[in-house]
Amino acid sequence: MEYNFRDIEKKWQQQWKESNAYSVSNDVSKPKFYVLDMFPYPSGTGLHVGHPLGYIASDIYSRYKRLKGFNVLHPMGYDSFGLPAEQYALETGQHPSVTTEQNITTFRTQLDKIGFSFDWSREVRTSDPQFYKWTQWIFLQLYNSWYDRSANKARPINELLTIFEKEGSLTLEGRLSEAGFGKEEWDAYDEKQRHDVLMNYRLAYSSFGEVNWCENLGTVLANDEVINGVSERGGHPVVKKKMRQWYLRITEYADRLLQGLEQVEFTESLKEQQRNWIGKSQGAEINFKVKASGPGLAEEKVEKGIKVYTTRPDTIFGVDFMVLAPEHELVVSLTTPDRQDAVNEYLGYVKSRSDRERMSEVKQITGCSTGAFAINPFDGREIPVWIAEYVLAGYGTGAIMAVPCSDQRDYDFAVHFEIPITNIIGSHFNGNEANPTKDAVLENSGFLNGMAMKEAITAAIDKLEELEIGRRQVNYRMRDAGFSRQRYWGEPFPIIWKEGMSHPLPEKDLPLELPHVEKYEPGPEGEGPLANITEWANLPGGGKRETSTMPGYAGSSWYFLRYMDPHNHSEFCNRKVSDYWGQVDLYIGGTEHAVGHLLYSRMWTKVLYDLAYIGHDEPYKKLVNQGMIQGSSRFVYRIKGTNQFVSAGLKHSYDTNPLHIDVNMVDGFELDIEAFRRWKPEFENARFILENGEEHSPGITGEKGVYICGAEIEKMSKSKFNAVNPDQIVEDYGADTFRMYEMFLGPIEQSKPWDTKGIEGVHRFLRKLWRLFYDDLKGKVWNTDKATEAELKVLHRTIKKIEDDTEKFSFNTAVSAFMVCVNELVELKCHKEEILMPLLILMAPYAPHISEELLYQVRSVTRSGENVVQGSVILEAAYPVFEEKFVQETAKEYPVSVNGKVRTNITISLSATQEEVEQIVLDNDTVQKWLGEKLHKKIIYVKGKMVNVVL
RNA sequence: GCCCGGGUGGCGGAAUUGGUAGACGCAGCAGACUCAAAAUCUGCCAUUCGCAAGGAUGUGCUGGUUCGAUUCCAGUCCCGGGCACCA
Repeated sequence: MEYNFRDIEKKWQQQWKESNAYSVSNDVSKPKFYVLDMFPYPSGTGLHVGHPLGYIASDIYSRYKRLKGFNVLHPMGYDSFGLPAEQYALETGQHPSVTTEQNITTFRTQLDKIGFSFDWSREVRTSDPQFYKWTQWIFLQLYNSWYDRSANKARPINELLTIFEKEGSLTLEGRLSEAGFGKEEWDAYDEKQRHDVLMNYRLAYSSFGEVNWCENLGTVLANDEVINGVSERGGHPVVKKKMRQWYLRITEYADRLLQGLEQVEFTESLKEQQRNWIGKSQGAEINFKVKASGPGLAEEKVEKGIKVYTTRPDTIFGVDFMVLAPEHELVVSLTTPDRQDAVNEYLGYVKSRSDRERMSEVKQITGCSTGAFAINPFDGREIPVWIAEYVLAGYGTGAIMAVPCSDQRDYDFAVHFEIPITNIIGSHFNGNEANPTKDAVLENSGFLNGMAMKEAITAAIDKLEELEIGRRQVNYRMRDAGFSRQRYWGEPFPIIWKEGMSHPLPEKDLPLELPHVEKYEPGPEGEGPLANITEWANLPGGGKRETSTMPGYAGSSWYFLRYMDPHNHSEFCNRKVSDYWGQVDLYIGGTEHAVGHLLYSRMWTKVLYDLAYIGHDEPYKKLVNQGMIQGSSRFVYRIKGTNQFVSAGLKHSYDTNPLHIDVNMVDGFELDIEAFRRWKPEFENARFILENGEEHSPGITGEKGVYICGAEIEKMSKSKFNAVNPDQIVEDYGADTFRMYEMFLGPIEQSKPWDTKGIEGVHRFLRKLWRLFYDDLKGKVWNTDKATEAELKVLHRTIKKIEDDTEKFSFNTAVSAFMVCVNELVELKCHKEEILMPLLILMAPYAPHISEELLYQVRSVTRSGENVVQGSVILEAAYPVFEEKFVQETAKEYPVSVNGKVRTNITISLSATQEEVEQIVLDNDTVQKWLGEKLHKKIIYVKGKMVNVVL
């Protein structure tokens, strides 16, 4: 009986499906474990072998945890709203819901062949009204909440309303509008004014703001969807545009998002990326008065002064000029009459420049003097005020104090415009470049003279606060997240606009379903396609629906909660259920979501926690980023302007263009010339210069040379023709081989190239395992003989290794350990159930089909009633508990040369603690004793007390 | 420029975290079985000198600590990723 993986895998996949083997109950009596994959966007192109890598790892871990006795939640679903489906609809007129449905079907077919243990009864789709009903509901919770800075948590907006009605905003800590208002003023406000004030506090709020507008895509993009001034998708130019938008007040959570990173197990680099994105900096806000006697300056402008943000208040005596962002509100009023024309010209120039130019021409120094002077609050020095585009309106206060001796940009600016530079750091400043050191001792710095800069920072802030001209201030680089898209294929907002005021839909009207449309063109004035459906958008009572839709990250910000309670019609997720499942214990996915999805979902979790809908405030306990599986691309070299191709070794003698070709036409590096000619009509008559210099033309045969292709490791993708389809691999080698090989390739977190040839090794291993049970000639060969000590040792070493490796996610070394184990059992000619049964159970998470089949075969003779793959067999119960005596190491002896003498270096394994060992006097008797007893356990070597025995 | 990772055979990668570097697999070479092929099995496989026994060198590079360093420390070079007029 041969290892017929096709039949075996088909049989068990069907069996698992029919028996609902992997459906999970919310059985609170068992310990839980939640293993989650980042759910996929169902694209039309289908899977390549890189996609399932993370799913295989999570599946192995889920199955392993099940065998360990946990109730494991391991769901899967689809992030099915998104741009590509809509783009496709624009081109073909196919409704996104139709293409999405088709893509999901293809996707599912491909996934099912790999033998995953997902509980499909819990499947979610973000585009399903029964799902986005709750996305809309959570949006309303955000809309109806504000962030209480004194309690440091979100609270219902009604409580804020009560505060306003009772005492206005004057007592509110960290209130948003500077001035604040009293109870009387609030009472005097009309409905619209109250609406606008409350809007300033809502966690989901609407506001006019500069947004990243992409003309080609006809939509607004989030900051992380814009890379170097062009759109992440398609690379189209992006400009700034003022529009009414929805935002999430994620900035209120900046500090908690930062602190939460300490509690979760993410990789250091991922935490670093999030910290970077949040961009917390500590410094001071300082108010500079404007010189009163400036020509044409009105009195009130002088009073207001210019507020700057700096992280280096210690350098305040080195301020030689001030710079305002061109968009700064004071620019117009500060400019003196004689500078008016120059400033206007400069503002015009800045406006003409796109974001892209501003970013790519960073080194170019531009600016313009306003003619006004500010006054250094400490020494009264008059400082010229400039405007320049290197200062950004959106960060800090939009104005800086420039210290050329310690900041390179300020230095460059000062040199360019010939502004004299004050040196406050003595010899640390060489006059040719700025020195941002914090180690200097201050000079020319008034009351800070002689102080080390590090101490001066605090001293300066204390003084500023004492004199009430500034205060300690923390700043974040992160901005509130744009939450509207002018698009069709997304969640509609449950909001109605009436007389400039927003009104939420009552909960009973949810879901607000996405209306069916025939056309997907953008609506008027940059509005979304929904604005075109006037009968939907305009309501009888005179109101108008919000016509933008929510962004892609809306549904993915909370989907992991819905898996817990997917069929609940009255709540997004029952509190008891979410208390049971709690955090995702293991989350597996790519790094590309480091600052998008992972940050937004953390924020939503914190909001839901604040409002007491769930009991934990970090969604993921541990995150593993799987690496990419790269493709090995192949190239042919076309001689420019011809239809002739030259072999890789000779390409340097010609002027050539490399051309990606399909890896399936290449055996190793050798091109299948006929396949290439059939590939595309234009190559039908292609001619070749082979590696040995021979020419090859259509119709001529008999040459011995071969065409050698060039090769390169790149990202795997259809367009590079280096994608390998998992369906083909599963067809040729089986799902178990595929699963194990993907793991065998290398560490899960690393990127590594795919090599189809290597899969043979893993496949051979599984066949070898099969032959431990079935001999080609003799048939059944397993038996119930008693195992020998040597065989037990092999088994137990493997058990220990596999458990350690699986817990550490070191799946590649685990697969190696299985191979070693089987090789050794073959050598020992061991066909004993006592050894093989535990091995199969141990292997079930990695290769579930073959394990289930062989266990079934053996069990039908010897056992019944257990099901390993479903997890009713607990690992400890299924195999003898790992016993140390079978894996003990003996003392290691090896010769070593010390100072010319040959000695024997002996490392002894001791079963003593570090402290105990250090008490032991290492004399010959002790050593003799140890060697005699062959102590074991962990190898402990005490520095300076090594045992050297002279031979 | 700043911040993270990482440099080990022809290739993917191991090494119990300071103890015989190169497990396991691929590729390669030689052989067995076979009329032949497939499948399977055996041996070799870091570099170098040597017929061999054996020797020398070897974990990017240069030093240091140590009886002993792929592992720890300092410096340096290269590769990958992230951020970037953020005051």
